[in-house]
Amino acid sequence: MRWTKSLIPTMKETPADAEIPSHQLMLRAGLIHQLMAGAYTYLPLGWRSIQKAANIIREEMDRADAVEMLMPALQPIDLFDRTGRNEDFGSVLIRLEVARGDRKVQMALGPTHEEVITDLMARHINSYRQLPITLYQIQTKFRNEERPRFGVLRTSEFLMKDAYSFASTLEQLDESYQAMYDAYCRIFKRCGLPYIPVEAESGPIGGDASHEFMIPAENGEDQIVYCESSGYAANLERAETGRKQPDLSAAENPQELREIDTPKVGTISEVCTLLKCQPEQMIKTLIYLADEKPVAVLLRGDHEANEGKIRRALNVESLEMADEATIEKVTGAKIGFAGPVGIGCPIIADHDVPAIKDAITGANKTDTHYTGVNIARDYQLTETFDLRNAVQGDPCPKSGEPMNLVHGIEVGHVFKLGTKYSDALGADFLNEHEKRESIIMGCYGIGVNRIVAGLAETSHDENGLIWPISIAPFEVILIPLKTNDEELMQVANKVYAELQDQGVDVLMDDRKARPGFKFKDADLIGIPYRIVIGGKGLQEGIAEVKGRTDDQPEKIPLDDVVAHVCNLVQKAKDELNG
RNA sequence: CGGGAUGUGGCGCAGCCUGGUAGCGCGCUUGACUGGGGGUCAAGAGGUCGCAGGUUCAAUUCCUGUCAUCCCGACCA
Repeated sequence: MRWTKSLIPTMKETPADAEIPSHQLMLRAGLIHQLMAGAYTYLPLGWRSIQKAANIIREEMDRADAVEMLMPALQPIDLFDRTGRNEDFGSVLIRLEVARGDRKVQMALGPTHEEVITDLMARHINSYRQLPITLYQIQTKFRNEERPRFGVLRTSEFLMKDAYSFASTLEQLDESYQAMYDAYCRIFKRCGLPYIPVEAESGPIGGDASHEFMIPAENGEDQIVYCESSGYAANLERAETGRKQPDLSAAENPQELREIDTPKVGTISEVCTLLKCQPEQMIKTLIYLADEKPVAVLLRGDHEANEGKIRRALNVESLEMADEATIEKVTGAKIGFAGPVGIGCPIIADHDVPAIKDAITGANKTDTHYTGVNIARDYQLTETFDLRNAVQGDPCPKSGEPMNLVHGIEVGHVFKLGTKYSDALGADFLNEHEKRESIIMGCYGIGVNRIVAGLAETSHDENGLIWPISIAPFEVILIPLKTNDEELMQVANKVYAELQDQGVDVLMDDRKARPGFKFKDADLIGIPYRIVIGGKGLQEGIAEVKGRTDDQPEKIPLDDVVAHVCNLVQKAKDELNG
C-alpha cells in the first residue's frame, strides 16, 4: 500500500477524550475513529490489524477441527424468551420492533449466539453419531453498554469469535474444551500477547469448567489473583485463599464489653471516623436471606463479601441481601447496627473474624455499637470459612505463598455450558441405547478487537505503538526520503514491488514530507521494520534497515535489502509461531 | 442509574467572571527557501461559539431546559 492512496490520519496531539494509552495511541496512529460513545470505525490500519488477528484465530480454530459459519446478527426475541435471557440480559440486549405489513416483529441484535446455534442444532442433530462437533463464527456482537469506556476496550458493538461445542458425553465435552483451551493458548502466543489463563466462576457443571484468558494490564477492568510459585491464577470472584481456620478459643486479657452511643452512624467508615478506629478492628455483619432464611455473615471490616463462597459454605440454592424489614426483625435495630452479639439468627464467619481482638461492631440496637467484642465470651463459632474476596498477600491455596493481585483485560473465555440451552430449546439426540438425551454444550469466545487494543495498551513506548509482526498492520514500512528524486523513487519502487512479490506486507510512505516527519509517523504507527532509502545511501548503494525498537539502523547493500528484510520478517514470525 | 467535568474551525486550547470586533498553536491550501527525527518566511481557506428557549437595544458571554462526550461509582450471559 502507498501511504498517499490510503487513509491514515495520524495526529501529533492527543485527543482530550482519550484517557488510557491504547485509546490515545489508536486514535493518534489513525487506527480508529469514534462515531459515538461505544462505536468506532476501524480505519484502514486498524482494520488490517483486526483482520490479522481474525486470521490467526481462524487458522487455529480450523486446526482444532472447529468449523466456520456465519449466523445472523438479527435474532427473534422469542428465542431469548425461551431461554429466559430476554429478562436476564435486561438493558444490555438491544431490542428492535420492526414493521412487517400490519404486524410488528420483535427482534434483537445478537449479544451472543447460544440461542441461535442451539436452535440450529435442535433441527439438525438427531443421533449421537453426529457428535461431537464444534462450530464457530467471527461476527459483530451488540451489547448495550450502560457506560462504554476505555476506547475500543468496552464498546456496544464489537467483533467476537464465538465457538460452540456439542457433545453426547461429558468426556466428549472435556475433549472439546481442552482442544479450545489449547487453541486459545496458541492464538494468544501467535498474537504476541502476554496472557494468563485464570480459573473463572463456573456454571452448572462446576469444577474446572471455566477459564478466562487475561492480559495483565494496569488499566484492565478485571482483577486477577495469581501465585508465581504454584502458577495458580483465578479471577477475583473465583479465587480461593489458602487461609486456615484460626484458634476459636477466648483471647487473653480481653477488654470488657462496652456499649457506646453512635447516633446515626451506621457505616464502617462513619464509625471509624467517630471512634477513631480502623476498619480492620471492626466486624462487618451482613444479613443475607439464604434459601429464604436469614443468616448473619461476619467479615472483617475492611473485607468484601463473596456471595459465591457464602452460597457454597451455606450449601444453599439462593442467596440475596436481606430486605430492611428482615434486618430490623433479626437485629431489633435499624440498618447499620447489626452485630454477632445476641443476634436473632444463625451466624457464619470468615476465617479472619475470630482473630479480631476487642472488636467493634453493631450492638443490635439502633444508634449503638459495642467495643471490646471477643470470640467465645461474646459470641460463639464452631468453625470458620473462606467467605471474602481474596486480597493482595493472601496465601495461595496450592503453595501457601503470598499471592499477587493484578488487573487484567479479558480477551477470551472458555466455558462448559452443560445442557441449559439444549434443554430450553429442545436440542437432543438419540444415544446408542435409543434413549433421548440433551446435547452437552460448551462455548468459547474471543474479543477480536480486544486483542488489538490489548496490544496497543501493553506494547508501546514514548514514540508510539510497537506491534508484534503477526498483528502489525504492515510488516515493513519503506521510506523514500526524496519523493521528487526520480532515480531514488525508481529504486524505492523496485524494492517495494519486490517485497510485495515476496509476500511481505509493505507500506510505502510516498508522501512529500520531510524525513523527520515521516520517521515520527513510522514510529507512531509502530511498523516492526523500517527501510529508509535516502540520497546519500543511494550514492553508496545502500539502504538503511531498522527494527522499531532498535537504536540504530543497519546499512544494507541495495541489492540485498529485500532478501535481508524478508529474512527478518520470517525470523520474527517463526519466533511467535514456534 | 448516582456523583463530577466539558462542549468555541480537522486536533489541542484561550476568550465568558465584568454582554458590543471570535482569537492562538498544530494541521490544511499556494509560493519561495529548505531537506536525515514533527522546518522557515510570505500569502490564504476554514466558525449557525452543541441545540432550543428566555433576559437585553445587543448573548460565545447572563438565566432555564435539552442533547452529546469524558471521568469516578453501580451494572457487565
